[in-house]
Amino acid sequence: MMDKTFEPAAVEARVSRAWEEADAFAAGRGAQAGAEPYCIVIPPPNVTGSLHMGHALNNTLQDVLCRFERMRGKDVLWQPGTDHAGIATQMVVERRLAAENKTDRRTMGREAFLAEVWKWKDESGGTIVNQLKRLGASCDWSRERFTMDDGLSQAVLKVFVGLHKQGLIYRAKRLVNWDPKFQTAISDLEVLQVEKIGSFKWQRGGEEDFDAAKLDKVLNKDPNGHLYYFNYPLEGIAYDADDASTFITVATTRPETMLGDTGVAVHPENDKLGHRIGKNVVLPLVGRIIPIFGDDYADPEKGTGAVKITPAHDFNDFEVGKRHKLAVINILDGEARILLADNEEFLAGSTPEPETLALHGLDRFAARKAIVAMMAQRGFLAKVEPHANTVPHGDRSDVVIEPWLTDQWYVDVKPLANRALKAVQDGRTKFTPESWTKVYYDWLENIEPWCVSRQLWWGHQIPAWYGPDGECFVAESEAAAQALALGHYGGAVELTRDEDVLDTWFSSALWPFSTLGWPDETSELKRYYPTATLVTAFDIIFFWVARMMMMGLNFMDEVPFRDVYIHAIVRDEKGAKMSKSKGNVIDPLTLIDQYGADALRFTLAAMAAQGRDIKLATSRVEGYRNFATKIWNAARFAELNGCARVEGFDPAAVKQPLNRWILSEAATAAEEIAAGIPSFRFNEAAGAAYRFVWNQFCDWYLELAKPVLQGEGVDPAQKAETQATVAHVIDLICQLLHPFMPFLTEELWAQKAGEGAPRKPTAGDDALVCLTRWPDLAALKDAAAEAEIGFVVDLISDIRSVRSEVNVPAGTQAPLVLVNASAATRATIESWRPMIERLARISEIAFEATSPAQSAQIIVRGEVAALPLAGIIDLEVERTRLTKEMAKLDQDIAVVDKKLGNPDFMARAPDEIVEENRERKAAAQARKIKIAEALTRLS
RNA sequence: GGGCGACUAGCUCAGCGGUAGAGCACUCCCUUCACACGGGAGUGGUCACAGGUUCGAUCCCUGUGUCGCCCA
Repeated sequence: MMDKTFEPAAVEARVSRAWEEADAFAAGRGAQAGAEPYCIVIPPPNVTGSLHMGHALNNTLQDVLCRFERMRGKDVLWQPGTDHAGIATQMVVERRLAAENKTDRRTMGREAFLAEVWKWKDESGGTIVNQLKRLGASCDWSRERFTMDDGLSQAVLKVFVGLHKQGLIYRAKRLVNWDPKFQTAISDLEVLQVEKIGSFKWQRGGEEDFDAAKLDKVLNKDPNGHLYYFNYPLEGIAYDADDASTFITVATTRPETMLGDTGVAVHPENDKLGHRIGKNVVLPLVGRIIPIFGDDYADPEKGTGAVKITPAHDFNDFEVGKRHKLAVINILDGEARILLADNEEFLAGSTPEPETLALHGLDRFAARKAIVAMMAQRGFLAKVEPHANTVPHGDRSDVVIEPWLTDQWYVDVKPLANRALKAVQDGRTKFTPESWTKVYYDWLENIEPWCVSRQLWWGHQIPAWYGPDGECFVAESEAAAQALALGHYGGAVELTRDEDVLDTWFSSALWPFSTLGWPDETSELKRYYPTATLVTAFDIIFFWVARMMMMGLNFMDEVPFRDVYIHAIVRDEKGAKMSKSKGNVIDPLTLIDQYGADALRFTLAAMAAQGRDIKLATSRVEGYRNFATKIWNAARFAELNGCARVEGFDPAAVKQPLNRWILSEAATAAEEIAAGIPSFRFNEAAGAAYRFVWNQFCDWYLELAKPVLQGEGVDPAQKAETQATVAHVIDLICQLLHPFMPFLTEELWAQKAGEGAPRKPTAGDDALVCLTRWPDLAALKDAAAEAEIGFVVDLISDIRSVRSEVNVPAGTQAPLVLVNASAATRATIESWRPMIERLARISEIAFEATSPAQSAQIIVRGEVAALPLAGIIDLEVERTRLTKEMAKLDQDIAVVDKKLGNPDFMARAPDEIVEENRERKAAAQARKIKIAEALTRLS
């Protein structure tokens, strides 16, 4: 006997084991001979990660695709793995070292630290993989890869050296986005612009004196969001704060950078300030003499029209400085502290005050406050005002990023981007929804060089070695670099390897071919590349999708995937992005524990409509948990009613309309599901499955079958056919629903394996439903059965409605009279008598020429039925009901008449629409006549 | 500032040129022998607003508003 409810926890564990033991998801399992390959590479989650809702959605959709294509007989490989997440992992391990009171990273040294990282990875790196398994992900786990694996590392070396040979990788000294917390460069993409606006306001000559403590208090909350106006005195003139001819005012959002100012720019056509061009100013606090020059970067409308230029600490200023050959003076160290002592660039040509030199070592934001105070004290501060400005933040560190001058490695992505662009324009790779194509284009069209070096230890160390004079040799190994050096120097020299590692995304960009074995020419690479579909969220189109396209085209000469399906972001039920700080995170594991993996998966699939975010309400998950239970109980009903498979059962040879009907509906559902999944309309596929199982199979088929299954004196042949059909349809449901609810369906498939005759082979491996072949049911469609069952369903529904409306007590058995029924209807009613009686609570059915007095009347598909219920029904209510319907019909007719009476409509509307309206009118009129009769009889 | 998207029942969402749908919630009825994680019946919507195109607009176009995201 089956349990009364479906218990996911126990079932999921058992089913997972069964899959594992059967090696069910090995590449190519279940494929038919000569099968088409179908490969998905998983978006590799961080090895530090744990499953969040985004992963749950992403992997559910991939799993639905993979399970479906596997059942369709394709040669499926779902390639799993994780990436090494340079910064995140290094952080986790450093934290762990601190927690265990071990020596810190720098003390223990690189080699020992990396050993610690690997140790951590072996112990805790598999969390998310196990969580994906709990979700039911049918990856080929035997092929799991990690971006730091030997093979993938080999691929990284080869690509780096290859790009270098192509002239697409180079080392350059430029401003980079520097993360002072992690002390590494990061790429543009890892920088988030955050808008800040302050509240402090002060003006020289105003009512209040400048209050440094007050500003400090504001800046302690947030150091950003103000614009500061500084007077820079002109060289050779005595500074007078009240005499504008003695200075030029510049505005800045980052006062501390003034220590590195090397010029002041004014727009050449600036009427007010143009005459200052060519003069010099004396930089306050520093004493450096710097020029005022003309450059149209200075917007006359913005700020004061004059802008201070700090080439070492601002991307725009860097470019301006290059144009005007300004000195580049770095005044910050790697942790964004003021760097003045022994700073030759800073000290050259300046006469700093002692108080200025004392700023050395101060954090940038402390220095900001100090400098504003010092400027105010010396009468150089003109104004402070709140100012909305966008401040760059590190996406992982969440600290303010500093543009900082360093040597870094860059990939010249422009030529690669052009190919990636073209591949989508040509349709070799297609985005779904299509609107993301534009986002992809925009980014690639405006792409900037990619900074790929990171000042970290955990990652792929850059394969570049330096000779004693700094000459750089890029090679796949030290030996190869030595060979190059030998050629260069004419003798052996000592080489030192570049300390830096590569951006994690560099290795992720190779994922679609590196995981398949590249650079070796493996059979998997040949078979599965290009992969079929990439499933991901929009936020990594730039980070990952575009880069995979570039690398794939460059090294494989072919796109990495044919389809890119971009799915939604999962938000909380109010539409806010889930985040730890907001505390609105819903943990998918919790939902799995509460409702089962199948319920969660079904929810996500059902809500995965294209082009919209998913606002997840747990009530939906609960609803689909109930759905799982419903299926479970339908199967239990089958068991209790002897519905077992029958030897030689042929669904196409089934006789009874009811059985033919449910098979026909199964065919429709199978068709809808099979149409929805490969076109990424997951919600439609899930909806079709849901409606079929619940609203058709459970609500109507099983209910209508009950008299046959449970009644007395039923024709044994009929009963046997129905039992066999029930068993057969439950098997079909297991198959149709399997991509969405793999655990439940696998469990049912197993439980039902022993009931009755063995299953008719499906051309797959039928021991597990996941390896069966997707059913082809097209031949079972039966319009006649649909018409007949449709009439019965409508009749019962209408009787129930009218009973309820005229307040017939639920327990009352009422007689039913068919008025003037056609022979066909009569026959149908006769053959459905027990079902109608049972489901509509009818005591007896009679056929009369006219409607009995004092009855409630319904019209079903043109046939009139009456419930003669004198004394039971409330005649007044019935009269109101009929009158209301009459009014509704009149209204409908009026609407249709208006159309039919419109010559334009008649002339221009398509024939079938005109016909439809005519029919609607005729039907309404026919119905009206019958209702009028009923009303007359009531009065 | 530029771009994208959303706005449909109380809530979460489908739909999309031909008289509006689901799930949840709500109301009423039913512990009928698969299932109360159930069954039955209902209530509920000028499809954000204003113009336009069309025989016909929730759907297409143009504005406006609100919200969200991306880029500068």
